[in-house]
Amino acid sequence: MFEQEQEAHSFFLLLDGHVRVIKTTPDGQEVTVRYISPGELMGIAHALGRTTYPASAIAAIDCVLLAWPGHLWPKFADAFPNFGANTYKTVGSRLQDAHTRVVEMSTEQVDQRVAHALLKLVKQTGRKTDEGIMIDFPISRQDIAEMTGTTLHTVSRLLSSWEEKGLVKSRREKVTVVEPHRLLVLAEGRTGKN
Amino acid sequence: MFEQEQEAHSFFLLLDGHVRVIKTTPDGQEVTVRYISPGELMGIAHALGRTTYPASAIAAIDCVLLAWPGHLWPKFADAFPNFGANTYKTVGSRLQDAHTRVVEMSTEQVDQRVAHALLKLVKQTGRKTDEGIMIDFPISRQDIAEMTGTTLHTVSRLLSSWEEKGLVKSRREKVTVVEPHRLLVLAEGRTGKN
DNA sequence: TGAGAACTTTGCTGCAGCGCAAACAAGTTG
DNA sequence: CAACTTGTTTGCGCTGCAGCAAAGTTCTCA
Repeated sequence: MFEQEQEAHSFFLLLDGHVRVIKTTPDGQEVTVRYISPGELMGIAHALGRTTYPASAIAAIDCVLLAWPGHLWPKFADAFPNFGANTYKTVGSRLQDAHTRVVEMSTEQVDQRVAHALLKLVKQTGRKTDEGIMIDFPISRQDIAEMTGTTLHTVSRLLSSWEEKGLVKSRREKVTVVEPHRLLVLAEGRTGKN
Repeated sequence: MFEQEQEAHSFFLLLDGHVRVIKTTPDGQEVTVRYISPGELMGIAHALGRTTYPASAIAAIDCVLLAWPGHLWPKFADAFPNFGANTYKTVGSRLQDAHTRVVEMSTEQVDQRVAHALLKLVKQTGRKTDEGIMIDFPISRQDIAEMTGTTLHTVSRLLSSWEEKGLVKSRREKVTVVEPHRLLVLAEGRTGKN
């Protein structure tokens, strides 16, 4: 969709689908920064006073989106005061999210981080099914690993063990949370011991 | 100075000194989000569309600052267009910083993170001395640990070993970087092995 | 329908770094 | 200057989780 460091030629509004935003380190490792859901703006480098994209965006599933050339940004912000105001609120809440991520990465164990990540995805994109709440796009163990700073192996092990306990159900590139509440307990848990 | 979750009564401009911004987890662990240097705005919850502070601020050393009641925020932004624009640029760059932190926490080892943290502090607040560049306010091992998501013990061990190698010099609550370049190599290093 | 690609599971091994504990500075205060 | 308080160092044991390796599954495409 667009690439890190590339000239920020356009900004987008996602109408349908899901987009993964990733950052790549010099040595090739990828870190998922966030997932974009329908209705969200993306590629808003201009709002941050940048001329290049700070990250890459990849469609997690087929998407429909509107695109405008970057140079329209100031005009938009001018012509529609609410547009500007809302954008800044968006940026603000992304800053919050990022700080939350930093705190999680600093203080939580891998299992808690993965649990939090799943809950976040479920909240953001969950679709109710008769088995529980399903994450509404294909997501691999690798993807989850890149969100939580771990390896696909560890994620696989965690999901297996949670499936045994009836917390989640997963097939290839699909995850369904069966018992959000118990998963939340696990995510918050570990007060000292456990 | 102000506390997390507290009503955002004021916003501030730091004139002199250094401020540590921290987030506290429900179970009492503290994570340092960033350090504020003279000339920077702080407590700008209002710019993010919030009414409470998202974090706590503590003077790392005696400070001089200007404070305005929060309700003046919209007036300021209105009356001085540059003020508003600049603020949003600030927020944007903080978002960048936060994402960088996330990437570092996800992909780097503890020693690299500590090295990066020291370099960042040196760049932001360093003062040249005849021994190297000194971080210009009292900073304990514990503080560094809270910036990097590790323990004071590990930080202590790292600093000791770096001191042996002549990379840094440290006394109680003081750190001087003697060889920034070699430290940078260490921070970036570890391409595969080493 | 069969070969290959992509994703997942699982066992085993090793070690970075945390937790604990105890001794040791270096300031600070009466 | 003696008694504290606060920060630092260092040793040791343990463990969470990464790395490696090798099957096993599911999907896709010719």
